[in-house]
Amino acid sequence: MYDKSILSQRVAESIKQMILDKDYHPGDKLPNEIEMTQMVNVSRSTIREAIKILVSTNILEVRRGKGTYVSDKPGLTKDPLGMDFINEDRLLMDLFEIRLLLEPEMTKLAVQRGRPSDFDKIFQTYEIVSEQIKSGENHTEADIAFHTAIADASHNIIMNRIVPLINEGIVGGYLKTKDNPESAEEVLRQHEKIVDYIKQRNPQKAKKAMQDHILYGLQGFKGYN
Amino acid sequence: MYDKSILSQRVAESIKQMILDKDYHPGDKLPNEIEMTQMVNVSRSTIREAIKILVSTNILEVRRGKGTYVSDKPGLTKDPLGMDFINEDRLLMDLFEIRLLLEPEMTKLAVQRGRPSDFDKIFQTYEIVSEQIKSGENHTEADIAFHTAIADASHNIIMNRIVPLINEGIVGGYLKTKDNPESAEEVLRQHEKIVDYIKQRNPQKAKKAMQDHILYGLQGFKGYN
DNA sequence: AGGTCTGAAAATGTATGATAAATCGATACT
DNA sequence: AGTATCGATTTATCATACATTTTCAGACCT
Repeated sequence: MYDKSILSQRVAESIKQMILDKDYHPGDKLPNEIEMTQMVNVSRSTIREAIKILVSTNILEVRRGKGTYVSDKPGLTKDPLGMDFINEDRLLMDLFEIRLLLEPEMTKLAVQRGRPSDFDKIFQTYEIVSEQIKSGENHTEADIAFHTAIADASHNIIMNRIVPLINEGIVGGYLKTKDNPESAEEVLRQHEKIVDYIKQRNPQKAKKAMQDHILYGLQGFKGYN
Repeated sequence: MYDKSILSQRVAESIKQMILDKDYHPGDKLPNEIEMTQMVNVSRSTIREAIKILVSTNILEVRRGKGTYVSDKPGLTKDPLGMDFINEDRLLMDLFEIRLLLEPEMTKLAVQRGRPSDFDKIFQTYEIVSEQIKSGENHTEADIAFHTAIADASHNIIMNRIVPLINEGIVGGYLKTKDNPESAEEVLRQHEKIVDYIKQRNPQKAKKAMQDHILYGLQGFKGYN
């Protein structure tokens, strides 16, 4: 996840792995904490901290006096067949669902409420992304900065928090950013469009451009599977 | 958060409260774990579990060997112009803005994707809210449970995380829930409408009903100021 | 003076063992 | 048959000790 030098986080990883390997299904009961300490050979405190981490990411749920169970909440496929533990594709779909709701409207607000310094930041990050795309570099990070700059410009404090959350972290942090085979030139064009409409202070068209941009990403992702 | 009978969760709440009361700001350092045990009068394990909860919701961050800090990820306004602390009314407006984007669509998805058990949960929480409203009790908590149940039914793992965040929480813990003077009977009617459309498995109308519900809340809040 | 090393201080991380509280089923009693 | 109690299982909490990381002041060397 993040810092692998912290034992409880490593243990959290190996519990996830164990769930995969030993073919646990949502709803199944895990060994109790004592048994786990022996299996992984760490103290109970560490096991419990690891479990807390997995609970906070919806992977496990704990019922006092009963045991620890694999969560049957979403994110875990209940497919009798596929059963791939956390279905990353599904998670990505969910992500697009949210972004499609938030980011276009946010772009509109950015145009309406942004200040000069906000726009500067947007243009600036836009340039970086463009260069990286042209030179064929990996531009995920810069792309996040671009979207975040727009979110900031919306001056909605909540959006400010949510957008980075869904872009970077990915809400809990266990979704690896996935390369969807988007056409670099197309993305470039779409970004340019967004920036242009922002420069023109046209909220509606900027919103639409952002919507198209996200839809394109969604489309590419869906087609990929 | 959910089950108040679990001490560490209650402690998490009181830490949040302490942050509010003692006027901690993002980036500030909290008392160390030992001191906190004395302040709250619980063991260090419990303090640590409480902190873990707040870390997982981005309210705190822990730096080993240094201390525990109020997260600075949230958008505390870094306005060049004064505006040092957050205007709560403004924050509530922002909150409604987001809810208006997310929750109606989420309700639609809930109808489309929910399972029987999800619907049961929704109806169940609905009943609780109704009774509390009728008897004149404070129904904020039950109301949150109601909205959360709908969010859960949408089976979008991201929404699952965001909706509780914005409903309970106060997005980082800075916003005290504020009573807006909504008409109890009107809210009752609106909830009934939402539930009815869910029962009828009518996603569009359910979505619309939720939208009206939130708009009503927004309206009441705006009129209040 | 200036850099480097060392070691204490402060804080979180981990280990260990004991006790409390919740859950559930079995057993005994009415 | 019901129900009340007890015991086994398991998580929750407490208490204490030790480990590891981070920081920084002060000794030490050049």
